[in-house]
Amino acid sequence: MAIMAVMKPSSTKDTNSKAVSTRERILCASLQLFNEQGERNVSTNHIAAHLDISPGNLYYHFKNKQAIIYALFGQYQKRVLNILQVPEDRQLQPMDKLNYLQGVFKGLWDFRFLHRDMEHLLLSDPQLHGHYRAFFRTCESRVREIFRGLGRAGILDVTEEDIIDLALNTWIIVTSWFSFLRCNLLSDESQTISPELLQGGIYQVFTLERPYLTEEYRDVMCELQQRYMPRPSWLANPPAAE
Amino acid sequence: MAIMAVMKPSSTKDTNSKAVSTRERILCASLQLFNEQGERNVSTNHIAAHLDISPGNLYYHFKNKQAIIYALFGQYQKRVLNILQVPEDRQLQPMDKLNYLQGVFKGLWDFRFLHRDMEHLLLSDPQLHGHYRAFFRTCESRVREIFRGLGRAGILDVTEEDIIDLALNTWIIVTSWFSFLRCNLLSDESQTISPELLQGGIYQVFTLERPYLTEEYRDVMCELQQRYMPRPSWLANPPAAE
DNA sequence: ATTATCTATAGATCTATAGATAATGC
DNA sequence: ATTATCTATAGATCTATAGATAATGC
Repeated sequence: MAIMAVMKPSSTKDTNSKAVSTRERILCASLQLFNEQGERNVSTNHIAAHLDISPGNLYYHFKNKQAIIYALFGQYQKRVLNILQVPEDRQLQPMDKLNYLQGVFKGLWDFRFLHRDMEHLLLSDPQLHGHYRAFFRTCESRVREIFRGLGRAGILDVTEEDIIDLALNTWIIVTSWFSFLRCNLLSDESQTISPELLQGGIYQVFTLERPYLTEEYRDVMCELQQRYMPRPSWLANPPAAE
Repeated sequence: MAIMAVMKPSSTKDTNSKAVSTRERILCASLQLFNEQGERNVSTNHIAAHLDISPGNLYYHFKNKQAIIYALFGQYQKRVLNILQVPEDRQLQPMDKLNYLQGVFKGLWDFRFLHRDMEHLLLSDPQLHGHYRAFFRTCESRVREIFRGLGRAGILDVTEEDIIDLALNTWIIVTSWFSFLRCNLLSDESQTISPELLQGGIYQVFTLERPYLTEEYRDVMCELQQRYMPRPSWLANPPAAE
């Protein structure tokens, strides 16, 4: 501990002068504004104004808005890949599945602007698009690895083909859940999406693998799943007539 | 036939003067440009320029861009609801499932700009948002009805709970498939999404219900599904290293 | 000397409207 | 008379840069 205290101050050059560098503040404010209002509705002017700095200053730290987004995506990616790891020293347990999902959904929440405008972001920044594709492939293979682990642990009874399909379906449901909520479930204008509502996504992902649960674990897993069944108010409403 | 020929000219007042009214041309051009470039990248100026009319003229026919989108959504909705109907005079057959999917995916393709920017469109137009939510509920109940029909026909072995979950998962995969393709699968900048690539979505949707197929129909349905397995080039690529 | 920040501004759009003019339908 | 169309333009942004000024680190 003492050693760290001595070493830390000199390890970086920015951390001394101010608690938080302007660059960091820009990233942080951008993330917040993007999440709240959507990337499309937030200009570099807005970000600068929100921070009480000049637009020129912002452009000193970032070449343009894309550069900010690129940096934020890096944070997001790092966080997700950190979560999606299969422990090497033990078998997977039912709770692991839950932890993966909770971690990932938390990440999705904290960077929720990303998937909202993902297509536009990627199509207008080839470099980001390339990174994202690689990120997807890595995630896909990690998720497959997790499903294989659940198979080895005797929780799921799946073939390799099932695993491939399950992994892809999981990816799509997870990354689309937010968009789904915002488009279809906000029952009136005022209602906003809470992290809790988001957890309904966990329930939904569980439904994908339910048919593959082994006899032995079916009850445990279903019980786990039920905890996340929000069936929020929206499901009570009868479908609207055409 | 003779009767129709006599009646048609007087049935509407626009169809006489010109083959296509300016209003129609605006809708058509907007759809095309939105699909090709994304709604976000197409301004009312672009639309007017593309049609060789003045911006003023466009605003004479539509209050603003939202009004154009609103009209286009109406077309899309009508088309989808037209497809999602369970025949009352007979049991569902395996091919029905395929027809539903093909019809819906064709609709998604023809209006592909919609789901690309859906969140923004809905959040900036409360009236459209309300319509869309109602549309979702109707679709959801129709899709459940289809699954029930497949159950009655002995093709699926499902509980009511399974049906609810299957319907929602189907909705999400179907409506997100495009976004998924554009974000993750376009392997280089030049490659563009073809209607064929889209059909891979049909395969993916089939995977959702595979575990619920009855012994009797499993082989037939799996054979059907295989026709749509594109496993396009992208799956051949090994996952990128981190 | 280098790094950080500000002011001011050019240039490019976009949306939406006002007001004039042409075309059409009785 | 009514409907359709055009020209021209106001007003609001936004992005990105140039150039001046302040702060910091040796």
